[in-house]
Amino acid sequence: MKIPARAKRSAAGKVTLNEVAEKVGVSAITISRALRTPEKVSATLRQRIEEVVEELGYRPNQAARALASARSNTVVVLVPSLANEVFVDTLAGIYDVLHPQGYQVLIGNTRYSSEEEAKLLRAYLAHNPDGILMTGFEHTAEVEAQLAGSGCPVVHMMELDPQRPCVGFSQLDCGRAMTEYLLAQGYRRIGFIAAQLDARTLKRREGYRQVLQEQGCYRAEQEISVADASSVGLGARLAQQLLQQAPQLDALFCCNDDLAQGALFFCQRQGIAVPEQLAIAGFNDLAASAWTVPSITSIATPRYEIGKQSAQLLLQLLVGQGEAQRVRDLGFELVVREST
Amino acid sequence: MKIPARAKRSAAGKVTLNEVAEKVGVSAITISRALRTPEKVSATLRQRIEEVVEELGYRPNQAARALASARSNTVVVLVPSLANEVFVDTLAGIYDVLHPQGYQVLIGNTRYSSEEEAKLLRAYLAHNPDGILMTGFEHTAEVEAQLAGSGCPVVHMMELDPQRPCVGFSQLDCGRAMTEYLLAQGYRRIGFIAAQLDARTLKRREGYRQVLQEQGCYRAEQEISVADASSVGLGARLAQQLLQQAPQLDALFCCNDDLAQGALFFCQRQGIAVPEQLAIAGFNDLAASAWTVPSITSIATPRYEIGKQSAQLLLQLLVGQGEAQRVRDLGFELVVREST
DNA sequence: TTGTAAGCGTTATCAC
DNA sequence: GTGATAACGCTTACAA
Repeated sequence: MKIPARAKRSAAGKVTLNEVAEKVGVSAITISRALRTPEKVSATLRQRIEEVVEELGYRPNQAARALASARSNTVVVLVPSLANEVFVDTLAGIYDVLHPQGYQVLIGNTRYSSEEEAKLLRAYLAHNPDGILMTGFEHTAEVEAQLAGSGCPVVHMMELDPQRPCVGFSQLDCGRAMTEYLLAQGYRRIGFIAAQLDARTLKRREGYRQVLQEQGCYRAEQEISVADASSVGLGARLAQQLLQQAPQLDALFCCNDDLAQGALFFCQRQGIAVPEQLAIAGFNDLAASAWTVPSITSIATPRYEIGKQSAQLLLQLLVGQGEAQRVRDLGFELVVREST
Repeated sequence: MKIPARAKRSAAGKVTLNEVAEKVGVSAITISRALRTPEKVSATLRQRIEEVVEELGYRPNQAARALASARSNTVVVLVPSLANEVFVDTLAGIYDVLHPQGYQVLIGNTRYSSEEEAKLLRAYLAHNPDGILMTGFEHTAEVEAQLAGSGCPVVHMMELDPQRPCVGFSQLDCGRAMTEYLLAQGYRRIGFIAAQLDARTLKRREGYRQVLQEQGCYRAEQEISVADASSVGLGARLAQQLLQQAPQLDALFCCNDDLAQGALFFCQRQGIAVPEQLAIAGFNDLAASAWTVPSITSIATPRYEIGKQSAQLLLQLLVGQGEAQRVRDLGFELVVREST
């Protein structure tokens, strides 16, 4: 006589589909259906099942589900930092789209490191994600190979490339736009400070350089770039350093708002009037920039929307909607405030 | 004649253990062993296996692994916000401990909502996490029940409770300490502004009230609490509002540094001298507070260390180290700066 | 509408 | 040190 081994409860007291099925008096697959496609189960049975599920406190086992269906309902998102408002906002947009659709979001924080990125991707790929959201386009060959071999759609965020699915804006144009605006305001000796030096920062710097070179105002000593993490404190230090090596500056374009805030605080401390003696402009329009005194001119970037649309684009690629617009330029907005 | 179905490759071109086994000419379990417990496999075989694994690009399937072993190597972390430096730092500490140990970290952002917390926990529990890290102790009955029923260890972060595993500090004492410090500086009409109103904020407020009441200086109109999300802008607005209803204030204790920064910016704009006319103190010692002009007195909280030690404590509970110190008070530090 | 059978890729258990 | 076998809990494909 064979005893049905399945009737026993597993270790952690977890309730299984079979236990629910047994109690209801139907087969496991029917319970499975009632949970995933309720419309395919008769109303009475469905109600009975719901009761028992509730009563037993049944929770589907994701691992089993993923293994059986070869779908994990998981999307991997790799961002370079969580300490940066920009990516936190982007993540919020991603969540707001993917969670309602039943997707888990696996966040990977690469800390601006290619190695870390490769390591994280390797680890996360073991979870067979349904899709991947990457920040930018600059990745190691290994990462590119992993992405290609993953067999799942990838959407790149923050930048634009006609060849690949992406949602972002032109970082180069941002750098150009702010520099052109400063020139239009009459500033001529426009300095630049940059940190992090990720691909996007470099593109903004390129925009700055292009415009100044076109106007014949570019001077290498009016610019400082360091690889350190961007921060308010660093902004203060870089402003000090740059003003020492180029005291004649009349404006300062900072590659990120936290640098701009730091530069502003440095000026306050030194008694340098902003914008009268030195105009200050930032980038990203972080929340605090609207409240400093003076408030800081910046470029507002649509990061929440980038998160949202990246996720939406990914969903479309997932269901194979070939018509989906695969490259989405969300633009940016120059926000003029008191500091310029 | 039976054809071994296993020899075929699965959909996404994923390499399986069996394929590696076939190529090496051993059984699957041996490959599995070579990967997880190399010392239990002969050196020569192990080397051969490593080669083939590399050659085929084999990656273990986490879902199968979790299903077979009933261990997911996953830890769930629930934090109320990612927009708050505090929790980002905490997460960094958690990662730094858990990643090297091979654990995945599933981040849940509850957005300060009990409902959201319950929903996230429900979803994440389906992944059979090995452990859970929660923020604070105030959870709905449903969440408590889920935690209890999860069968896995739970560590609470940020606060202290002798009854449960936790790593944090006394929020009440923080509120007391700052208020006592302000009194010691000679301030008597000490206002308080609070946002968010989560359990920890309320405890700090309680500390503020206790001390002022003990000194007979407590005045209800010197305090404003709103449930809105904490932000620099809100700090400016609340400072304005409070100064209107209590113009005689000589000091202002803000329940969070972003509020304090906002209050400071408001004063700058209004020409209120800080600290001469109004002293300002914050909480959490966010990075920017050291750089504003004047710099802001605050309380530095050991959030990175809390993340680290919470993760470490969880690991100890996981291996059943009964001797682990289950309640860890990491304290806090008053950081005196120019604003007081 | 419901059920049967087979298998997803791995690991636990117990032999050899 | 290595292997055969049976799970793990669920879903797919096909039947009834």
